Amino acid sequence: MTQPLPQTGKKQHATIREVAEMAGVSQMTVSRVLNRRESVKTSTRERVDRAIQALNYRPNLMARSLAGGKSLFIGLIFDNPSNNYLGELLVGALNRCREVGHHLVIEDFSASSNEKDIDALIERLGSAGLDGMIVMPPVSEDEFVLARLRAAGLAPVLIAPRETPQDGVSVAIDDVEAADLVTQYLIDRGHQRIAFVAGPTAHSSARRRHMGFTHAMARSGLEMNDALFAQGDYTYRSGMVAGDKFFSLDDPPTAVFASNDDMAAGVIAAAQRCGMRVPDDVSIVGFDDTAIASAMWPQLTTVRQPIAEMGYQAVDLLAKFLGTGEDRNAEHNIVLDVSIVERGTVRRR
Amino acid sequence: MTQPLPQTGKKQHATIREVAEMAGVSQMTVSRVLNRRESVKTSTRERVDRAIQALNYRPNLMARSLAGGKSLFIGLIFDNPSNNYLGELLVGALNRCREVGHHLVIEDFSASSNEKDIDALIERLGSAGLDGMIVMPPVSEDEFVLARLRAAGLAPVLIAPRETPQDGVSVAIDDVEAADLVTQYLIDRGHQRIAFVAGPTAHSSARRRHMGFTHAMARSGLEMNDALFAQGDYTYRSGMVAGDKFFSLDDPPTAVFASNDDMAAGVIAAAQRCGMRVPDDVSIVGFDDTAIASAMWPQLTTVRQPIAEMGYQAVDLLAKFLGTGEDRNAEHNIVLDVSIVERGTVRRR
DNA sequence: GTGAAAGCGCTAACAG
DNA sequence: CTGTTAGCGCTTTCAC
Repeated sequence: MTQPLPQTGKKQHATIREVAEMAGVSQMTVSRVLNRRESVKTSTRERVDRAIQALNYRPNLMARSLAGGKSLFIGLIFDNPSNNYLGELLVGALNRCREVGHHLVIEDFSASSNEKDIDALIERLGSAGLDGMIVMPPVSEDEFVLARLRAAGLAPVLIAPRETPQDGVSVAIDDVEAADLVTQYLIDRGHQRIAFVAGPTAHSSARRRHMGFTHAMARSGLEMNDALFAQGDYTYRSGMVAGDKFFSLDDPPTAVFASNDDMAAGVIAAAQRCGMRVPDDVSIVGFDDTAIASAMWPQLTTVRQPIAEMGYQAVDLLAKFLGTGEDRNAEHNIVLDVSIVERGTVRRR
Repeated sequence: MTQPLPQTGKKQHATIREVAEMAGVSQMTVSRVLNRRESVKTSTRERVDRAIQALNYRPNLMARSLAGGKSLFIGLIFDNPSNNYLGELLVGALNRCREVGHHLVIEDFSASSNEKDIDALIERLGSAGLDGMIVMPPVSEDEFVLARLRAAGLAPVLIAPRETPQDGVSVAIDDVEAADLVTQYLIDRGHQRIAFVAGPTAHSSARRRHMGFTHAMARSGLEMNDALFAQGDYTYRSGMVAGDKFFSLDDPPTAVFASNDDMAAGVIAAAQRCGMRVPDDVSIVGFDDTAIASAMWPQLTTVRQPIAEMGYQAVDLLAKFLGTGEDRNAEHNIVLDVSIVERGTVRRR
């Protein structure tokens, strides 16, 4: 280290007491100012604020939580540590946690394959003293695990669940609308022969994306037929197979909407192998904006979910329902807007 | 929610006092047992342990940190929230934090493009009261930012830095050895004509990987020539170009080592376009095990860094140097072992 | 409007 | 080896 490190690690943070002294008030008044309580005279508040500035005071979250007795420990259950979404969701969740002094405890579900493992893990979660949990896909789609979680009295907030839970709490996007949006995006750019690569019908997200595509196409009176449809399974490989089918047609599509990025990448590989240029000969869009979307060439135009925002909202939602009980009537299922990431695989005709 | 939620959110956790009462000892004794202090009679310890079990007691981390006064706030600086590594590193870092009661504060550097932004951000970091920070690549390679950080008195632990800092603290892998390892892996499988796709020479990791390749090849007395070398820039596209070069040779290589996964994916795309089968006609290995490695088809055999472990170690290292000062002599630069992830792109000849 | 007192759950520093 | 006494920095509950 170039600079000698401070011996204690803890910088000499100003405490609420020093602020109080400097402002000539009691700790309580400072506390009230910090917590935006109404009952503080404006002149007093200003004096306190000035002291806070001068001392560069930042409240100690741990002391606050301890005293307040209302900071939450939230478990975040994920399946795969190298999940693309994990980092972003964590960023959002952690940000909200910091704002309100909650704590995130991450829990890896990926090793739990059989029923016994799952029970053991839930047992562990239960006794870990967590106040609630955030459940990421694909665990959030696993009814078996969810039922176990609920039975254990743990309050799960589901991220992008299979179906909007009637009696649960979730944060998700509207797949139908999002798929409709990209399809319309293609239509707006002059495409008429648009092929669709569906995801596995077992995933409700796949079904919803298909529905969105159908809506948009029907709205514009565009043709949909079996030749321009391929059943994929969300893998690169199935995208390649779909591409091979489309591009060997006498009258190939001018655009392909693959309902996830991996399949879109597969379609592109197939196109290139068939000697078609992307986006000159054929335009392609994906869905999800996973890492592959910007790793490939040309980079994929796709739909992006606001993952960090979802993490933020999930923590917030959980806090509301686990809080004092005042916000019990808050919306249970939050739906966030998606956006289209325009890169290099779509061309105006 | 199916189950009525507890009104308070905070489960009625047992406190150290209840444990003490139940075991018929003082709080201090319980505390000593918890902290694995030697000076507790075995019989007493057992009594305490039993009470802990019975009450399902878990120490309150916040109270512990507050009282101990030695919990650290650690900033984690990253550049891109959808970085593949971020999630995993966060998992490891968070785990260690939980074990010792530290706190992670994540900081997004990605918006800071110009010098002014960077200064503003560092100012913010400094006044946020962080005790130290973990810096992820590519920020950890940015000497300008690092210098600023050090000047601000913030203690940075670098993840995979450009060069092992002489007067700094870092966690990294040995790129030379890792590259040597995969190359040898290829040689062991009977490959003799092995091509190499280099990364941008501005990255020291790229230079080190090249060095490792050279070592291994030389050790086995294998030929390296310009025809079997391509200068890439870590992008998919440059991998494709390299592949086109190799596969148009009269005597194409039987294996290609691309020094990152994106380039390896590009090489594979080129191979497929040239009508070569992977891995039957040509074997390909990458480096990093990013998302694309398992998204493509066939899935890429590649080198994987122990990212979560790196996060864990980074927190640990920081804590050591920011701690009581006892561990100041600990190793400053930790080097972790890599592993080869065997998937579908290498074939025994 | 504001303040004083009493902890939140735990550990440091000293006794014994 | 174990217990006692003080807090950590903040918020709560009551007074004024």
